[in-house]
Amino acid sequence: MPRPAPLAPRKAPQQARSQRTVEALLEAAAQVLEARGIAGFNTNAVAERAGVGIGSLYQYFPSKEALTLGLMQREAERFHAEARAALQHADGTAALRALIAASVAQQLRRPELARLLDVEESRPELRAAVVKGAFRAVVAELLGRADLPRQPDPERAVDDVGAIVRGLVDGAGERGESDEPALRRRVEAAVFGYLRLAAAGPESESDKR
Amino acid sequence: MPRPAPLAPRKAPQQARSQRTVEALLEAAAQVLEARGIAGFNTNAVAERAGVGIGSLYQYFPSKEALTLGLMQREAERFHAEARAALQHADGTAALRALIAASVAQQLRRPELARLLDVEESRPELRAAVVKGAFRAVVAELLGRADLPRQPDPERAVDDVGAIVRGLVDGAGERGESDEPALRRRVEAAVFGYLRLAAAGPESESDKR
Amino acid sequence: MPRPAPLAPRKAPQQARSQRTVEALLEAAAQVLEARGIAGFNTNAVAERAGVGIGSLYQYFPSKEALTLGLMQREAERFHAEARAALQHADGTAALRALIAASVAQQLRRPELARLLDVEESRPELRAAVVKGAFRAVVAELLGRADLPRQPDPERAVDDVGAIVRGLVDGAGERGESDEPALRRRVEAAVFGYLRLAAAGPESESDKR
Amino acid sequence: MPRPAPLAPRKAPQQARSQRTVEALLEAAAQVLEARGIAGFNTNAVAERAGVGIGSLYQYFPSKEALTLGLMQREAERFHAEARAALQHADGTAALRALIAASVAQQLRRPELARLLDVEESRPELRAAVVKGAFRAVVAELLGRADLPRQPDPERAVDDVGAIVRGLVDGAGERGESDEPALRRRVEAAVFGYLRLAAAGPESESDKR
DNA sequence: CATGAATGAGGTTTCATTCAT
DNA sequence: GATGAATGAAACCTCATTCAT
Repeated sequence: MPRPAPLAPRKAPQQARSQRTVEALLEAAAQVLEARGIAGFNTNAVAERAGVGIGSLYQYFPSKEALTLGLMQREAERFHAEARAALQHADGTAALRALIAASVAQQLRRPELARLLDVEESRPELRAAVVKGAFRAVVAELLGRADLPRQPDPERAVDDVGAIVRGLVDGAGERGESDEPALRRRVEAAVFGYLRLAAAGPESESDKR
Repeated sequence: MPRPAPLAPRKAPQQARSQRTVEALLEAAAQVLEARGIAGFNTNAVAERAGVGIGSLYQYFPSKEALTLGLMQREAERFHAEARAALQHADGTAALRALIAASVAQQLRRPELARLLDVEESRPELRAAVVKGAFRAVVAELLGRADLPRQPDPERAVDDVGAIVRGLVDGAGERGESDEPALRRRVEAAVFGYLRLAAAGPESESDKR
Repeated sequence: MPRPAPLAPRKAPQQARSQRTVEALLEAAAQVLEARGIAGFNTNAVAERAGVGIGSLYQYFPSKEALTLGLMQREAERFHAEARAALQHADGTAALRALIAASVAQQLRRPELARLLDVEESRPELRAAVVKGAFRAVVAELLGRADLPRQPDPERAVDDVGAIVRGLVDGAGERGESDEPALRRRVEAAVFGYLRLAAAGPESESDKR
Repeated sequence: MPRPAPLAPRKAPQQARSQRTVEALLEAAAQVLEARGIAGFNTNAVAERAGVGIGSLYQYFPSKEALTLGLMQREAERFHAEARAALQHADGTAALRALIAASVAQQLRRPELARLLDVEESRPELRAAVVKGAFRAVVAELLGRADLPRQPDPERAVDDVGAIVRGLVDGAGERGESDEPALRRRVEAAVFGYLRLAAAGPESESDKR
């Protein structure tokens, strides 16, 4: 029953040196996570790989959780720009495909890291703190576009699209896939297929019979 | 770098008394996992909740990992019968829907447990040991049925269908959904939508434009 | 079947404070071994007697084995200087007597400790890691001196001399002997007696008859 | 600070079946000790290898120590007959050579076992209980024979001869030697050499110069 | 008598976190 | 600010021994 660890970054690094330290810590965290897995992910190892003392880590991140969260945010931000760029496409289909492309690309860039962060993200303590906003907001906006099938329950649809994308790309990462176009096509099939059938409503499948 | 923990059950319970102990341990493991999450899942807590000494746990499970694996197998077996039953349906669509129904039901029976086991299952040590066979084999058989869209890459399709189902139902579990029919319909939409579009090939989406 | 425990020291103590900690741990290890024997030699007791937290022990010694090894090396080093000094004597007899004197003195300084370390040293895991070099090299050099009986199988002779010395002084330690000159004389009798007869060859004893 | 474990055999096995069980347990103990070393020597493993329940082990041996002791006695008895036979030789030299031959043979029969038992024998709890009598008594008798050099301190000499023999043969066992005649000759050299020089007194070495 | 399930004290080891330097 | 030595709660696991069946 550990008490909730402090999650907010301890201080905003303002000097250039601090910036670099924080950057080094986050990259070290990513590498340790990739190299040694969730079980091997510990603050001492991160500090060592970052080349700073363990004390310094705790200067910038008040707890291990905060460090994990920081890493998630770093990865999310890298994805953010591309995701928002997807919204530039006027037509929804193209925008959604752009978003999927970005997701897939992000995942295949550092597949283990992305997968492990997804796992971590499912922990209740972190789920609360993580700003899922980015991806969710973009998808929500997209699903309203006129050229995409109107969803009966848009909230659920947003979550479902996220879940489908995450499920597929994580699975691909687990198996070590690296063919980006192929994976993208399959994710598109799942997402567009879902949207089409979910829009048609519960009768659709039985209609077919 | 921990050495691989022993995973095979240490000894088969022979007397009735030990059968009950093993049963109690597995159920306790499930409850501890649900109540305290992965981080709070420890052998002492499991033994205590099972009402047996810690030594008894290690009589039957040579390591914590082995206990986790045992729990996975218990859950998998419960699912197994229903999954195979789905194959009875002559037509593929009905069979696949039955399989989806079973998956959803299984997940919603103990949503947290199912979700956490999925997470654990993604750990490399366990992935190797888990018999994914059941579900995969059933799906593989199903996808060959004549009334379902022929898949260009059946291997991938099997994995993808698994990933889609798991992604959606885990996501639903995370959010605390409990409306089984609704979830079932959405999973069907995703799976059938995927199969249809994936079968059509990469051109389909652009065709639509 | 335990996997080989890590034996190399985990980190070299850099600050003065940690030097003292390592020193304290080794001396505590020696005392615990003497006071409670091999069965009572455990890391908690060592840390407690050293007056440091158990964590500190593991900062410097990655395993219990490594601690034992560290202790062996400390004792070996204390002996090393005297052993090498013995080589200064030009004539082999005098040098060998000096070496024997050093061995006996070392053993009688802390007889229980020396004896228990000899026992530990016979464990296969440690045998591999221990640098027997010191003593063996010195004896090997000595046995080549012109005034000592030429040995037919010098390799064996080196091992045998070591075994004789160790056997006698350990036995004396076990029985609580403390008369150093007496013990020294007996060890000399055994070693020189062995060298003389072994040199003469297998016929010698029957010759006498 | 464990309390002294009961060491006396719990009951004298009188029926044939019990005899066989005890025999099986002792042989199993020997094998486990050889195969897994002192650290791996535990009562459960012994019972399993003997093919009896752990409960049965405790029927015949009230503690682990008692089992170890039993094993020592079994080995000692096997040696006993040969040792006493050595006394038949009228002349001391021949008798002592016979005794040495018996020691070497015993050690080379099961070298690991003999070595490990020597180590165990050095534990204070067991030292007290072990009947060293056999070997000591025989040597004491021998050293009184007229054709062997008269020892100034016969008590010490007896212990020393034992220590020399044990040291040499254990060392040989450790290194995996198996050439029995060669080993026997070297042990003879050490023992006879010791007796001759020890008899001459402390001046002997300096006399030589 | 034999069994083997059950026990739990006690051992080893890790790692998030603090704080004196 | 930065460092890294120190901490200790808490986890994993073993094995000698007991006792109901």
